[in-house]
Amino acid sequence: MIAAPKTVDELLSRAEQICGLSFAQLAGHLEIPLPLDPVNAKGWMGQLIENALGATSGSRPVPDFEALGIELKTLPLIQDLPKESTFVCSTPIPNVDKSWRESRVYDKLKKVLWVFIEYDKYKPISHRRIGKSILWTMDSQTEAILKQDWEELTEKLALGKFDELSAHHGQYLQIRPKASSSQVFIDVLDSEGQRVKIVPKGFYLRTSFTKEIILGSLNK
Amino acid sequence: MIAAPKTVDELLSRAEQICGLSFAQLAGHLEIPLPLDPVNAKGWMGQLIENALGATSGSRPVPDFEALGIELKTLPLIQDLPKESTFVCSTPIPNVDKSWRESRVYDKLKKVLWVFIEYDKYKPISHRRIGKSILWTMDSQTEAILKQDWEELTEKLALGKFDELSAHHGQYLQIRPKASSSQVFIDVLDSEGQRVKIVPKGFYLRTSFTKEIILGSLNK
DNA sequence: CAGGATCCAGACGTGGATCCGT
DNA sequence: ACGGATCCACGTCTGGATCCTG
Repeated sequence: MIAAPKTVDELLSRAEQICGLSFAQLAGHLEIPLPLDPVNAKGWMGQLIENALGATSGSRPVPDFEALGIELKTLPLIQDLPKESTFVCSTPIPNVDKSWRESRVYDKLKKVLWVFIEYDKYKPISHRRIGKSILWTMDSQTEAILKQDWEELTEKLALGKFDELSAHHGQYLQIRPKASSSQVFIDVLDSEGQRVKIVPKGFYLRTSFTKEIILGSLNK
Repeated sequence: MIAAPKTVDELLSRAEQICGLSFAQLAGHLEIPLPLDPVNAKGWMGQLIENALGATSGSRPVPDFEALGIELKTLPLIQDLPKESTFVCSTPIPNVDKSWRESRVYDKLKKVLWVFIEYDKYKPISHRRIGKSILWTMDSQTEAILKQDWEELTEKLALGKFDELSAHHGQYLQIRPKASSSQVFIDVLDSEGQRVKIVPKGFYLRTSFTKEIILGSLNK
């Protein structure tokens, strides 16, 4: 167990230390076994890096580095561009986040340490490498768009318009299923106050969003 | 997996069928392995009998036989008298049960199938036997006392008077710790609205109460 | 001997994400 | 290419209770 970093510098220093390592090397240091099958290890790389950097939050809805207010996100890259959308957090149901600045989404995204990792479907996890890290702070233009997305999506949630909640909405932020399978349901109240069953949902960042972060980081 | 009984008669018939069996016999029928160490199998007998009779509720706060409104309780006896207090349910915190008749305690106790089981510390679980069962319905005198106990205890809970919440209160019903250890805490608001940590608690029936049920059953 | 402490199982929710079929 | 589907870990909570020590 690695202690939480006390300062931002300490966190960034740790991130530099793991840059360039293969997952086999890092897992060896931490004495954590490598997974056999990538399909059954979807979150493994993210959790390994959490361990390596001393993230503490476990499964609580707070930033990974609570004292520093910094969230950790790994970002798989193919040829220096993000491959996938990025999960942000579950949608609170019933909706309890009152405003954008008080929302889980804002809390998770206001300051993020993005750790780039190599993605190659045909390379075993052990041989993939950890890349650079950048500490990113949400700027005001980005915030304006995320806020607008969040408010639009949150309104549909609050009003119980679950029919209209598909992944098609939102410029940067979208809502998609977040469950073990499409057979998992939770009970919620729909727009007419009736109990209905829906699949649990989560907020995700579109790939176009993280692509801009990558491009922005090149200018520094 | 045994289906839920559709009628009270079906339930009572099943209870008669397992009466007299040893736990080794019943576990064998159900193809469930016997526990090695009694200390690590505190709830095992109760859950085995749930399986045998077709209880369905899992860990939800509803009666074991939901459709019949009947709760199942095993009661360990030493020489025909109950050995221990009986767990009823966790205390809802913050308190959401508004009245006695709407409370979890009432819901769990209004109708109970008590299944007596043999307790003998020096006999391996495999050789202990399942005893008779009685279907018990709360009568009005009993309800009056339980209601008074519940209201007294619930008021202390609602007011946040956790200092005064010991197992010393209540004639039939008492409050005791209900957690993995005394090191487990939850956050609650005390009588002055301050966040404090307490060990989770549960409602229990005193042994004197179940003793009266046993004695009452002899008169029939 | 009873009040406080403890033990196991299973459902559930959140967080870590990537898979994969159209 | 991306919207919908899926996979693992783990902490928490509730329900099943009995243990154990002063």
